[in-house]
Amino acid sequence: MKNEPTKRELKKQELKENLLQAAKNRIKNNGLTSLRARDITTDAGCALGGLYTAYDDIDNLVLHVNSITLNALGTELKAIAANHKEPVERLIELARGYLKFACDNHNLWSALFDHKMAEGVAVPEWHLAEHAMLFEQIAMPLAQLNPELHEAELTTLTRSIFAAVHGIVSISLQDRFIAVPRKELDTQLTQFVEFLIKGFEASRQQ
Amino acid sequence: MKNEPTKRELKKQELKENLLQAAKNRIKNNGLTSLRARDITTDAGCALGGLYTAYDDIDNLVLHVNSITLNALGTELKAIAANHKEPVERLIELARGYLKFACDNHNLWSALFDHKMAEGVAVPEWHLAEHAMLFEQIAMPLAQLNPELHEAELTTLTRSIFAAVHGIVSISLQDRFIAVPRKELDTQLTQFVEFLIKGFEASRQQ
DNA sequence: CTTTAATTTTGAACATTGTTCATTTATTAC
DNA sequence: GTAATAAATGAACAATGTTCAAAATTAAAG
Repeated sequence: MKNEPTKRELKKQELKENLLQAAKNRIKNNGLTSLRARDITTDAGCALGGLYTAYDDIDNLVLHVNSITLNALGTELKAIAANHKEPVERLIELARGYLKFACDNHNLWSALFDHKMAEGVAVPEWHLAEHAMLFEQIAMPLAQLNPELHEAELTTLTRSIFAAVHGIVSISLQDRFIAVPRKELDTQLTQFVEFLIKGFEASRQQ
Repeated sequence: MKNEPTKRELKKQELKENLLQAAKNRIKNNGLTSLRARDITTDAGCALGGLYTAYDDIDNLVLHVNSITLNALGTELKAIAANHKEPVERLIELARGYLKFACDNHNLWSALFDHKMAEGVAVPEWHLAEHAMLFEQIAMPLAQLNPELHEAELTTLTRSIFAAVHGIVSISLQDRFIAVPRKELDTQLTQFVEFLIKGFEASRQQ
């Protein structure tokens, strides 16, 4: 016996959704740093205070936008995994897919890592769990590539590879360093992952 | 015929230095995000407006703090290079040195990459140039390892290796992901760089 | 359908910031 | 010693996230 959603509950849900989409679009178009409570509520068609009846604060709202982004990224990576069964090829394509996603969704992707919780506040469990998806996609082909890897080794190797690929994509998209043309970057990243896997295999069979 | 520095110039220099040290200590102890103009000027012993007679704005002051940090990092890396002549060993020790610096100077090091210029304002030339030092330290042993590398290949490989090592250090020190004990991280990073070099050599001599 | 109670929405007010600028103070030049 | 110049001051301003008493809306009761 589930209760019918009341008119109040429907409106509340609608408000949350409007705010979420407004925040997402603002971040997408103008980046996280210029996100303003007043802009969001204007776009969402509610009063300034409305934001605080739907979400704890702006940080919390950004967390929900990041959740959407992370799930979109997950969907793309899973599709790539499904299309490339051979482990080495899959690892390379996952890296390329990560680069593509970061380029195509620059501001949303940056918000994923630029956003900092307030002093002393931890990232909530449910959002940490969403990050795990990234690692799973990498761990699967790695385990296939070397079934004798211990759980602990697999975990650390997975994180290292993710971090390395993320680092390359991240540095290349920052204006602190000289920008590299997208096409060239793609080639370099592919080559880099190939090196990495070769090095990994070489040190295994010795 | 150089002019004696006047009393005015001396005081101005002293003020700049006091503000710089105050900002540096604040960042070191509390991180970039809680840096406040009022705190800095109180610590430096001047009025709020004084900050704006010495520096354009807070961004500019942070840039100068980052410059100090970058030079401190440079000094450590150069010392490491001087103590390890063998190229593979040197690359590994540089990576370990980078990790050590990031751990020992967490907040100052984070500020190096967390700090964003205002919308549309570019990072000044003089500060971009300081970043080049990081790359030089990596490029030298790489060139020694393979003298036939073309300039362009050397540049891209250098940046990839820096970015990868930076990524691993960076991800490991974020609270978004599960923290890894320092000692373990050191081992993993070493192993990772070894893989990378092995992979690089393997694909060269084929 | 009215009336009352509960809930949500509102936006003015507040607190905290970075930055500016007229005024005051200190330094230099004559 | 006095006038000109430069620097330091801190009150005032603008931009921002957040709160909360009042108004508006929705649900429940009669």
